[in-house]
Amino acid sequence: MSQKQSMNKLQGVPEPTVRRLPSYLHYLKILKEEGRPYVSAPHIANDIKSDPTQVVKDLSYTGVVGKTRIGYDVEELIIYLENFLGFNRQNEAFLVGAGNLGSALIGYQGFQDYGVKIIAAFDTDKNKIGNQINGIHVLHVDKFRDLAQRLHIFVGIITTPAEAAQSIADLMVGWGIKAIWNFAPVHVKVPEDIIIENTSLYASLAVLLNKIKEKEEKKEEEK
Amino acid sequence: MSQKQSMNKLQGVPEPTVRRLPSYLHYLKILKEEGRPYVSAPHIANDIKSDPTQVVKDLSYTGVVGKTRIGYDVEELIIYLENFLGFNRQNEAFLVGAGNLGSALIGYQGFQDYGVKIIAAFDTDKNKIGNQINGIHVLHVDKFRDLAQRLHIFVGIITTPAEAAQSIADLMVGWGIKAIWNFAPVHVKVPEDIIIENTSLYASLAVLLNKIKEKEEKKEEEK
DNA sequence: CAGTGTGAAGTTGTTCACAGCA
DNA sequence: TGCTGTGAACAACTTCACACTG
Repeated sequence: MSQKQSMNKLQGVPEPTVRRLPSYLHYLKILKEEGRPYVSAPHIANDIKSDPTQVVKDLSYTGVVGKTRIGYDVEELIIYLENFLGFNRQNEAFLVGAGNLGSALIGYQGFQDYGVKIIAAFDTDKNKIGNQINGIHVLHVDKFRDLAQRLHIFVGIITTPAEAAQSIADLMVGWGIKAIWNFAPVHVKVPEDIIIENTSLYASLAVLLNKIKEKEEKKEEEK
Repeated sequence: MSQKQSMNKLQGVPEPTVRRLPSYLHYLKILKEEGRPYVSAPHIANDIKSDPTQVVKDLSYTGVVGKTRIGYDVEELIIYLENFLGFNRQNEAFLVGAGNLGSALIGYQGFQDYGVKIIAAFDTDKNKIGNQINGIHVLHVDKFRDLAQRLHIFVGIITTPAEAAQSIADLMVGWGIKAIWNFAPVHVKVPEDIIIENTSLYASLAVLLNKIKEKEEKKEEEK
């Protein structure tokens, strides 16, 4: 058996698992505030509408070890989750597109506590430039180049309209950004070695509408 | 073989497919603007960084039929996609939580064109009440009850802080909302028959950070 | 026993292989 | 030949079954 390097399952945590972990974390923080010392997987599963085994498997990726008959130590589990998710790392990021969505992200319960610190925002709209959002300055995109180089910023967030997304992505790649979180509803093209995560609200919307539709069709059928 | 009712694959379009369809749609709209009459699946796959067969399978769910050697009629395909996704339906929605994220949604390239029309927004913050966002009035949550009943609103959108989400969900369910789009990073509990779609930005963030981490580990390994 | 942890079975989604067509 | 369309092979994820523990 290949000795796993320490507790690292390096190579491949299932993406669905990664997506679920933050909701466990959030839930656990509530338990912690309530002063609950331990929690079991079945209990989590019940509250979060998941499956007990699923929870056990998901949590095992973080390396945490549970106590049989009792469950997991809440505080310990929080630490393992934060550590695993990288929420205690502070990646510094630039955000381009200081509209509502950009402002929402800047203010969203403070991503600072969740591994990403937005250092500055950029836009081309003169009305926005010079403003501050939640203490973050909005600068002209022209200044991006200089600052990205100088500060060695690693993460870029795109919250521009779709039309601008590709050229902003190019700009980011050109000035050293290695990972892009794209909220514009287009698939931007970037070189192989750049990490890109596309988050389109339309995808979620489509799922919602599809659920509505399927339910209507089921009702139709029963009739 | 059970005769499928008309062209409807009622029962189960894979969710990943549903999530991908909007990005095809967006892409096709660009092609349409460029005046392109036809497009093939391999061509779409290339631009959108997907697999040709995947595209063919995904599109087939909409019921569209392609022309061999040529591909799909762009305009026709758009119609099939919009129809399938329900983007031409106009579900009326109430949004609760008129902060940045709520404002972002109200303005987000106009969901009006994408199947959901936000009719009114609600909040408890006196500074926000009475304002308009993109032409949408912000009202006190107390008025929710009356209006939801009167207007028979079907869809509710939650963009409140996590703490408020559950009570708002309860309010929505109590006053006839049948489908909830929840952006608060908690899993709200609703009765069986209520449709709920949770969209947490933290899930996407976790995926991004995890990709960064995996890449670092791979680099470490190579060394 | 009630819970963790894990290998095995089952299910869902993706990719491959190829038939049919113009 | 280059494409659609589909059934079959494969891979990923989830659920089940059960050995193990205090």
